Amino acid sequence: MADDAEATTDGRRARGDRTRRQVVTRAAALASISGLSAVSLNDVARDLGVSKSGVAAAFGTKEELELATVAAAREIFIEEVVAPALSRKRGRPRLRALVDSWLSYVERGVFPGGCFMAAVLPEYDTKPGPVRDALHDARRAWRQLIADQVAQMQEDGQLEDRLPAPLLAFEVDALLAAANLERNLSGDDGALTDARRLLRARFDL
Amino acid sequence: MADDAEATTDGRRARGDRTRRQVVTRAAALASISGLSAVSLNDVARDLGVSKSGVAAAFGTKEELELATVAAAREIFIEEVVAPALSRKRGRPRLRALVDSWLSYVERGVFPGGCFMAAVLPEYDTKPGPVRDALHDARRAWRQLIADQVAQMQEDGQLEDRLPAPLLAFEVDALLAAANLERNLSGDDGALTDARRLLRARFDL
DNA sequence: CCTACCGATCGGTAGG
DNA sequence: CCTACCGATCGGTAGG
Repeated sequence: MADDAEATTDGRRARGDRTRRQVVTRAAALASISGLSAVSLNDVARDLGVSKSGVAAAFGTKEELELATVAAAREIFIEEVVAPALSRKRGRPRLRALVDSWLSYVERGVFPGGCFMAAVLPEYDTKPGPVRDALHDARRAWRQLIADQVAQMQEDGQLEDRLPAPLLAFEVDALLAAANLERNLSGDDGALTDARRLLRARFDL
Repeated sequence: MADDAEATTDGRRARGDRTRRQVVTRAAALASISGLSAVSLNDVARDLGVSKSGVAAAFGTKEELELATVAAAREIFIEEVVAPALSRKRGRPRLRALVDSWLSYVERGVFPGGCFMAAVLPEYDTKPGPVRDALHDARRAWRQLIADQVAQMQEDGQLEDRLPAPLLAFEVDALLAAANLERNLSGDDGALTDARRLLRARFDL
């Protein structure tokens, strides 16, 4: 009860929430470049003009900050990539919109290091714990969303490919992740175009 | 001249080389799990029963250790994945052998964290410097090797797909990298089988 | 939210 | 190759 008590009326709770939001947004941006473990309390504190212990107090432990950062990055991803596509019809229109908004999300630098998940998943894939679990959950939801559209396309007879939808969703995600990596390495958005071309060839997008 | 002087005859040079080799082999194994930046001089020193400053003296700087580790990992990759395939005929047999040995290299745990390159590339893709350059070089050579086989298959009329060979090599590599990630996250080698199935469908492998 | 501090660890170096 | 040390930084805490 104490932890979830009603907000005090003097605004301290509101100010605390605002700080937390600023911290995790900044931490997600830094983590897309440096990785999540490498983002120190000092890094985010300095960027925001607060003290290190202010950040520490707001989250308790480094791991709690990491979990809150993953949650924030996931919300940003949903807002920037998933939400715009949900207005399109299920099946091909929605899959196309998801791919378009994903490529755009990388290209326009929503996160400075490209896709947050692509940057952080390999960092945690062999480190069991709540951070990996949270990343894995986000990945599962993303792939399920793609698989649903592929399955719909197959039902509608819009896709000749009869491979299982989850397998094809694996392929879509693989091409996007590889494009993000290649773009970061080369500094050339042409990698995104390459992925687009492959997706067009494989899925009539 | 001084740095490249002939080896002394008392064996100090030989011992130094052996130490360096042990250090980078161990560092590559650790980096496949924790990432390259997170491997400290102390970590490798403790594992090998030497002192931290012994490791430091053998490499000069942390970055030199990182570069030597990338070079060692690349040699291991060539030995475990590339070399066995070079005995096969160019084109489909060789591409199939490359894919087989790659999947086997991950499955049998040549590196405890799966594919070294897949673990470390995302860590450095937005960090300009010699380490990123070395990783990028290794990636280019790997993709070129794949592209050569694909081009040969197209020349031989063994592949209907007319997309440019470098683009198809991008796809092959993307599927393998995604399989490595999925396997690490899920702890299930089934992800490797999924990639195999997709590669069979796309490239008649 | 702050200052001030804790022990642990980092990469690197001096000196042998 | 070692011991012993350096300044810097890490996550975290005491106390306000």
